[in-house]
Amino acid sequence: MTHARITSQEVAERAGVSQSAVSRVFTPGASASARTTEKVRKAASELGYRPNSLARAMVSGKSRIIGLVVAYLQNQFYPEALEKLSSELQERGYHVLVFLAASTAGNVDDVLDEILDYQVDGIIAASVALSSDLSNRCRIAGVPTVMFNRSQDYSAMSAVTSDNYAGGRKVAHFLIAGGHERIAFIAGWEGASTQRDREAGFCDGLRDAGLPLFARGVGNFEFDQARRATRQMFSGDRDSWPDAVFVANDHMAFAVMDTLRAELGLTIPDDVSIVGYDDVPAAAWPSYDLTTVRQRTEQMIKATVDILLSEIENQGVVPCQVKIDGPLVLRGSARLTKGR
Amino acid sequence: MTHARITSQEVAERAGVSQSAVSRVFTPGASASARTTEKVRKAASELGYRPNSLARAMVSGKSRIIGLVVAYLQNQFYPEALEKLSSELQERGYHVLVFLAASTAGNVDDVLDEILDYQVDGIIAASVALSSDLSNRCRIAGVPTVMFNRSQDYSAMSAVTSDNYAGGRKVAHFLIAGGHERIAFIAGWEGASTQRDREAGFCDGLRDAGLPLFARGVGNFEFDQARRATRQMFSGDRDSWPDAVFVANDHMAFAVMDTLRAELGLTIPDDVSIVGYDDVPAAAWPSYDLTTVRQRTEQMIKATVDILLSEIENQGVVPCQVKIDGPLVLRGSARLTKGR
DNA sequence: ATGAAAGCGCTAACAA
DNA sequence: TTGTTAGCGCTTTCAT
Repeated sequence: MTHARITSQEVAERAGVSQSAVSRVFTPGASASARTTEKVRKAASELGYRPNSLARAMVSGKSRIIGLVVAYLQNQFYPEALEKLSSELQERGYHVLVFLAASTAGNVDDVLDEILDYQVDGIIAASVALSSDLSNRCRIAGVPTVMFNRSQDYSAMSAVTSDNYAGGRKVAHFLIAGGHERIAFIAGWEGASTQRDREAGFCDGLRDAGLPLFARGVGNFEFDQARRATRQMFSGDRDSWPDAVFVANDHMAFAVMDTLRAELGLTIPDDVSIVGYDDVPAAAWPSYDLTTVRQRTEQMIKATVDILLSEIENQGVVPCQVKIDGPLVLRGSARLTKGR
Repeated sequence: MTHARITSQEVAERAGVSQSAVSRVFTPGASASARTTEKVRKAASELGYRPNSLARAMVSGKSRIIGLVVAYLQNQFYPEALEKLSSELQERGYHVLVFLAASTAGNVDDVLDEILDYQVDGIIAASVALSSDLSNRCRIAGVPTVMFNRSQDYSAMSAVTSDNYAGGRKVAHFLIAGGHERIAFIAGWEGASTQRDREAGFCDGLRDAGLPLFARGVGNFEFDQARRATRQMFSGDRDSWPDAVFVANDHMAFAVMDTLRAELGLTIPDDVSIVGYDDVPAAAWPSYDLTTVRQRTEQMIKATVDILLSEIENQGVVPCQVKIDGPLVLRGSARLTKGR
C-alpha cells in the first residue's frame, strides 16, 4: 500500500492549528509557542509528516542543492574528494546534484543549463575549466560558483587549488639537492591549469639552479599514455636517459614506475628517481612507495565549501583565489643524496 | 549584474500568447500549432527562458531526481560505478542527488528521510544494506528503489549484483585445477552480502573437490586490515603457509601481495598464488598483474538503471533480483598448473 | 489548438 | 504568537 504524502495542511487539521503554524514549527528561526510546537510535532509524527523540500525551495528561492560539475572521473583523487565534498555539504544542510560534463565545450554549456534549471544555490566546478563565457553566465544567473582544483587567470570567479607552482618548484629543488643531473618531466593534459602550474614551478625551480630540463614527455594524465611517453623517453642510448623524472600526477607516476621496472629492468631509485603529485592512497602502497607532493584534499574541500556557502549566504562577497600548500612526502622512490 | 529569472509568463507576453501555450511548447507530447511553437521558441530564446525544474517537479509530481545512497566510498570500484551511473541517468533525463550514509543504522534512517523530502523519483542504494524496515518505508512512500551491489534475502526489493557465488566457486575450481592444495581465504566485511556470497561459493567449490579451507583471515575490505590478516596467516612454520589465497576483493589483494613480497620476500605466483575480485583498473597494472573475477560494472549499471526507470515509469512492476556473471580474468598472480 | 482558472505544498508578509 | 492571504512557476483540466 503506498501512502500518499502528508501535507502541512493535514497536520494543521489534526493539531487544530493553522497551516502556517505548522510551517513555522518546521522553519528554523520562526516563532511558535511551546504549546503549539508540541501539538504540531505530535500530530506530525503521528502522521509521519515531513516538509516537502521542493515546495519549500520554490517559495523560498533556496533549494539547498549544490550543483557539482565533474568531468569523467576515472583517475586519481576524485572519489575521495567527491566523498568529502558531499559529506561536508551534507553536514551543513546541503546536498549535491551531480552533473557529468564531457570535456567538449558544447557539453559543458548544456550541462550548465540543466544545472540552472534546478535552481541550485551554488555550483562547484571540479576539475573542469569553465570558459570565461560560462563564468559570466553563472554570474548573470546570480549563482555563486567555485572552481575546485582548477584556476583561471583574470577570472572573477573563486577557485581553490593546491599550490601547484610551489609544489613543482619544491620537487625541482629536492631532486637537485639529491644530486640528480638529468632531470625530466612527464606532463599531464596541457589544457589543465594544474599541469601548467606544476610544470612552470618545476622548470623555474630547475632554473634557480641553472639546470635545464633534460627531457619532456606528455602523458595527458592517463596511464597508458604515460607508459608510452616513458618508453619513448628511455628509448635511446643509456647515456641519454634521465636520472630523475617528475611526473605530473601519481596515477601516471605508477605507470612510469611499472614501465621502467617491468620493461627496462631498472631499479627505483637506484637507477632513476621518480616523484609524483597528489599523494593518492596507492602512493603509500609498498609496491610504489612513491615520493610525491601531497594535495591537502581535506583542506581544499573545506575551503571550497566555506567560500561557496559564504557567497551564498552573505551576498556581495568578493571572489577569491585560494592556493593550499602541501608538503613533499618523502618515500622510497627518489634517492635523497648523491651517492648511488 | 544578476538577471532575475525569466518566467513562462514573461515569455507568453512577449510572444503574444497565453502562459499555458508556453508551457505546452516546453512539455514533450503536448499540442501546439507550428505557428505558436515558433513564436514561443523565438521569444523564449530572446529572453533566455528555461523552464524551472523545481516548479515543474512540484506540480507534476516527478522531479527527475534519483537519490543515490552510498556508504563512504574510499575503496575499490565506486568511482567508476558512480560515474557510469550518473552518466547513464543523465542521458535518460535524470540526475543524481548524492546522499552519504555512514554504516551506522541510525544514519541510514535519517538519510532516507532527507531523500524522501526531495521528492526523488527513485532511489539507488549502492553498497548499502537497507534493513527490511527501510525497504518497507520506501515501498510505503511509493518510491521505487534498487539495491546496487548488495542483495538481501526475502526482499521485496530489486537488486543488482554480480554473481558473487558463482564467481567464488569459479575461483575455487581454478585454484584446484592449478594444483594448489593449501588454499586460504581472506574475507571482507562480514556484514556485506558480496563477502558472504563470494565466500559461500568459494567454500562450496572447494568442497566439490573434497578440499577443506586451509586458512581464513578477515580484512574487512580494508588495506591495512588485510595486511595484518596476511601477516597472521603467514606467521607460523613455513609448512603452515597456504600455497594460494583467494582475497575477497582486489583492493585487499594488493595489500596481501605487497605484504607477502615486501615483508616475507615471497614470489608470486611461484611461492603463493593470489586471486582477487572486482578487476579494478589497478589489477591490470604490471606491479600486480592480478588474476581476478571481473565485475561487469557497465552491465550492472545498465541493469540497475533499466530496472529503476521501468519501476518509475510503468507502475506495478514486480521487483527482480539480477545477478550478472563475470569471467575470471587470468593474469600472472596465480599459477595455472601443478609444476612450480 | 488555445486561454482561463485551479491548484502542487509551502513560506512570508500582513493583520489581528 | 497566531491566522489569513498571497503568491513561488509551473502543469493540467475545462471550456471555447
